Amino acid sequence: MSRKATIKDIAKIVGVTPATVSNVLNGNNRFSEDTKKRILAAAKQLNYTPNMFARALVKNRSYTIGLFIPASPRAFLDPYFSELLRGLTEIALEHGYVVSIIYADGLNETVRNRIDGLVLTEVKVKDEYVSFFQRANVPFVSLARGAENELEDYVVSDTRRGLEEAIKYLARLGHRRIGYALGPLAYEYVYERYSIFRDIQRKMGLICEATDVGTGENSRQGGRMAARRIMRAASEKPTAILASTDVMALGVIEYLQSIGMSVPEDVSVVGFDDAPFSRYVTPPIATVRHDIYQLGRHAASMLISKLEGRDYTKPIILPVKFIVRGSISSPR
Amino acid sequence: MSRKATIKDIAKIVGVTPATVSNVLNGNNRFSEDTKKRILAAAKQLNYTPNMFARALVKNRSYTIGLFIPASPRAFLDPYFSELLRGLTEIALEHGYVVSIIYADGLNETVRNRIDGLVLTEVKVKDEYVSFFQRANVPFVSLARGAENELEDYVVSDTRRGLEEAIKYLARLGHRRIGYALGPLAYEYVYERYSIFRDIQRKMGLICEATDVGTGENSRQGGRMAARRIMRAASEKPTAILASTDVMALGVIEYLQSIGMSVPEDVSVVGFDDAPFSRYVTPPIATVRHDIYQLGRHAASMLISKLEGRDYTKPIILPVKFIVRGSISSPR
DNA sequence: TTGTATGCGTTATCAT
DNA sequence: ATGATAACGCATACAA
Repeated sequence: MSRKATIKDIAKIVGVTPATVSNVLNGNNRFSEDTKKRILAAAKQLNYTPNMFARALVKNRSYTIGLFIPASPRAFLDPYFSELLRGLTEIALEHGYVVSIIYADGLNETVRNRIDGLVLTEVKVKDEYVSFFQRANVPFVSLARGAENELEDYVVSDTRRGLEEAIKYLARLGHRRIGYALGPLAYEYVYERYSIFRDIQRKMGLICEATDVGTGENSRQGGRMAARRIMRAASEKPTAILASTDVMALGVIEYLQSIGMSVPEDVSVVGFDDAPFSRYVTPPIATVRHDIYQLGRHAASMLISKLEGRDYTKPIILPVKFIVRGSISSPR
Repeated sequence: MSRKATIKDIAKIVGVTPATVSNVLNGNNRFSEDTKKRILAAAKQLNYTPNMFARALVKNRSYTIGLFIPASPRAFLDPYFSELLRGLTEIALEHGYVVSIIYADGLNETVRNRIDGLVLTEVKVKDEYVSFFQRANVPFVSLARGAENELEDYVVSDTRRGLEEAIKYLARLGHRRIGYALGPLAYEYVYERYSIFRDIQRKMGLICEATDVGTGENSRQGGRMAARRIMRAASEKPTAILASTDVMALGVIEYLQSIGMSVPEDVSVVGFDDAPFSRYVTPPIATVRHDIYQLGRHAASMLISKLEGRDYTKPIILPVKFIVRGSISSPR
C-alpha cells in the first residue's frame, strides 16, 4: 500500500498550492467553481483523508471526547455504562469525534492533552474530580447536577417526576407508610433520589419515620441489608419499600421472601432505573424507567456544542416513566 | 492558565537546543550527566508534558487503540463488554495508550487514521470485518480464533477444557443423553462451543441425537425457544441440557419450569460464561467461568507489543473453570 | 481568485 | 557531547 495522499499531492495534480487545497476542502467559498471542482475531484480520486494529527497540532484540538470513569471497578460493571457509551459514541461519530475511555487512574497530563472535553459520570455529591476539572479548565458535561459544585452543563433524568408518579401510585393504592432502601449517599444520584423522596413524602402528608429508612451498598446484598434494617426497626412496618436502584430492590425482595413475607401482598417494592433484569424476576419489579442511551446522546451533543462554541440549551432534563409491575399492590 | 510548556521552553532555560532536550527526554544516554540533570529539572519545574499531536505527526502513531464494536446495539448491552473494556483500558494506560470505541458504522478512513490498531470482538465465523482489516493492513488482535480467517494473533478462553470438565461432571453424575440449546451459529464463539461439545460427546461415547439440539437467539427468550424445541422433539428426552450462554440457560430453566418440570431433578442445566446473575437465580446455574477482564488485559498487551514491534507469545489461551451449582444433579 | 510564508511541537539526520 | 536543520501535514494571515 502506497503512502497516504496529502493536500500536497492534490495540489500537484490540480496545479495549485496546498493552501488553496486546504481552503477549498475546508469549505472556503471564495474560489472559482472550476478549481473547486477539480480539487474535489482530485481529492476523491486520491482517496484523500485529512491527517488528524497535523490538524490537531495546528488547531490544538484532538476531536476526541473522553468518558471519564472514576477508579472503581464497579463503574464498568453497570449496564448503565454500556448504554451510555452507545449514546455517546453515536453522536460523537456524527460530528467527527471519537470517544475515549478515561480511567480515573490515568488522568495525568499526558492523557488530558489528548482529549478536548469530558463526560462525567458517577458523580459524587461533593466531587473532587469535578472541582479539579473546573479549576483546570477542562470543558466537561456532567451526568448529574453536581450538588456542591453548582454546575450548569449537565443532562439528567427527571427524577422528581418519576418519583412523584411512583409515590402517588402507591398512595392511590392505599399505602401511607413507605420505607426506603438507601444506597451510598456520597453518590449524587443516590442523594438526589432520596432527598426528593423525602420531600414528596412530606408534601403528600405521608408517614415519615426515620426507622423506615435502611442503608446498604448499591447491590443485591446491600438491598438485603437495607430491608433487614427496615423490617427489624419498628414494630409498625411500612407497607411498601422504595429502593435507590433496581439492584437494591431485588435484594429487598429477596430478603422479604427469605423471612416468609410475600411481595407484593405483604410489602410492595419499587425500584429505580428499569434495569434489564427487572421485568424478569419474580415478581417483576415496578420501577422508574429512564433512558440512559438518550442521556448519552444529549451529553455528547452538549459537550460538542460547547467545544465548538455553539449555543446549546442547558441543562437538559429527560423524561422518565413509572413502570407498573407485579411487585406492587394494595396493602393488606 | 498560561501556555503549556514545550521543549523549546526547557531548551531556553537550560541553555541548550530543543534537539538536546528531546533526546534527553527520550532516554538517549549520550549526554553529560550535568545537562541531563538540568533538563530533567527544568522539565519538572515547567510541568512539561509532551504534545501528543506533534509526536503523532512526526512518528505517524496515535498511541490509541480501538475497541471495535460491530454495529449491533446488543454488543453494547453485554456485561461482557464492560469487563473487557476495563481490562483493555488498564493495560493501555500502563503503556501510555488510550482506548477509543470504534463503532462499526463509523469505520471510515477518518476514524481509522486515528488509531494504531484494533481489538476485535463479537467475531463471526466468516467475518467480513476481519477480512477487511486484513486486506487494509490494520494491525489487530482478535478475541476469537477467526475460524475462516486463519488468525494467529488472538486471545481466547480455553473452551474445550471447560466443556470437558462440564460434560465429564455430568457423565459422572450418570447423564448419558445431553441436549444443547444453541445460539446463532454465525458467531464464532457459539459455533466453537457447539462443535467442541459435539466432539466431546462423540469421543466420550454419549448419546448423539440431532433432535436433542434446539436453536434460538442468544437471549432468555431464545433459550426458552430452544428448550421447547428440544423437549418437544423426541419421545426420549435428554436428562441434561447445555446452553451456549448463561442467558440462554436461564431461558431453558424458565421453559422447563413453565411446563412443570423441575431443575435439576427432572433435567440438569449447564450454561457458559458465569454471568453475574447466574449465581442468584433459582436454581443457581452451573456454568463454565472465563475471565473477560483478563481477556481484555491480554488482548491489549498483545496488540501493543505488536504495534511496537516487540515479540509476544501467540495465541494466548486463558484457563477456565467449571462451576458446580444447583442446576445440576444426577438424573432421576 | 490564488499564492507565499510561517508556525504548530516534536523527532531524526547529519554536522560539528 | 551537542547543535543546526529539515521534515511531518495542515491551517491561516497576508500579499499579490
